[in-house]
Amino acid sequence: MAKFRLDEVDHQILDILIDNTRTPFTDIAKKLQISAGTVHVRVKKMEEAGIITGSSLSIDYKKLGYAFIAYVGVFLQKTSQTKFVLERINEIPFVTVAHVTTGKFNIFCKIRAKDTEHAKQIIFELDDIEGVYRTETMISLEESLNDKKRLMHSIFKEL
Amino acid sequence: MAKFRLDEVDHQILDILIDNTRTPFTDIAKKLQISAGTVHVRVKKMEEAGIITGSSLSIDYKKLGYAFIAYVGVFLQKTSQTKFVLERINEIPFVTVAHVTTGKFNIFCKIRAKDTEHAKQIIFELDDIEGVYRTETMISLEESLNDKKRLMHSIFKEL
DNA sequence: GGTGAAAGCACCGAGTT
DNA sequence: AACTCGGTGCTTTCACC
Repeated sequence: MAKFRLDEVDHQILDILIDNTRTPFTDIAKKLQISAGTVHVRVKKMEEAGIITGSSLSIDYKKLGYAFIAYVGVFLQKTSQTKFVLERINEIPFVTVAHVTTGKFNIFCKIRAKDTEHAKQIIFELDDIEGVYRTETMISLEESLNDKKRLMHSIFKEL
Repeated sequence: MAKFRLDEVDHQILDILIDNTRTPFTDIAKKLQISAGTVHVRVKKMEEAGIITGSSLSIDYKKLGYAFIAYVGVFLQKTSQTKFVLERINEIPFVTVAHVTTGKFNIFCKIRAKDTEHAKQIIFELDDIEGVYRTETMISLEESLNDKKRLMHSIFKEL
């Protein structure tokens, strides 16, 4: 892949869109004192370069009755089973993300559930996967997301 | 907060927008055989109800040189220090999310870094926070995100 | 709560500098 | 690479169901 360099204008466009993907390009143009056409071209280039990979809604799952978050560490009988188990894990919709990790666990995943009873079912499902030796669960009592803007600003400072 | 019930139409709107927040409302209207005005009103209501909390770009951090992900478990000297330490942790931009947890760790966070050297710096920063007794790091070798649509479909089936 | 039409804007490509 | 400009299409509102 061709190396793609973002300049200050790109940074500011991302900075605005990361908080609201539907911000009109004309608004961005006004703020940055450039033309809307330029904003359009810049965004398209970042999409083509694969830096912007898409856009997504932020949903409040708590309001939908899914307030329970836990992390589950998975121990495997053999690490050679990693791929197989990972595939099985990804079939469970309530597992939102899974990682192959070094350290204590072989696989490490995050689950989103209605309540403890529901979480129990999900964890039992994980435990039941062939090759899983045992699991260890950490229940989230409080989640605090860091602002995406802060990370971006720090990244931009170094680019 | 007033209880808000989503119907089948709301589900389908979310289903489309969750993968592309810039899908024109006219396209959604055509697909669902309703008017664009209705799509507009539905989305607005879900925003007002706090179910849609915003929209965000998906960025490929790997392409920006930030390919390193790790989870760090934090042990505290006393749990009464949780709030203070959590605040300090959230000041580090490379910590993308932090949880207060039951189980092995007191606090559990995810970091995004350039490389191992950079990660080391971040972990040292975490270790340096007053009240932190020690930390334990799990490095992600492979991340696999589950499709948000799958989770939503499962949630909708039960609502 | 939904529709359809109309007014106001935004998008986005072509042509220019 | 950025600008202007114009055709096309999108959003948003509103009177009416």
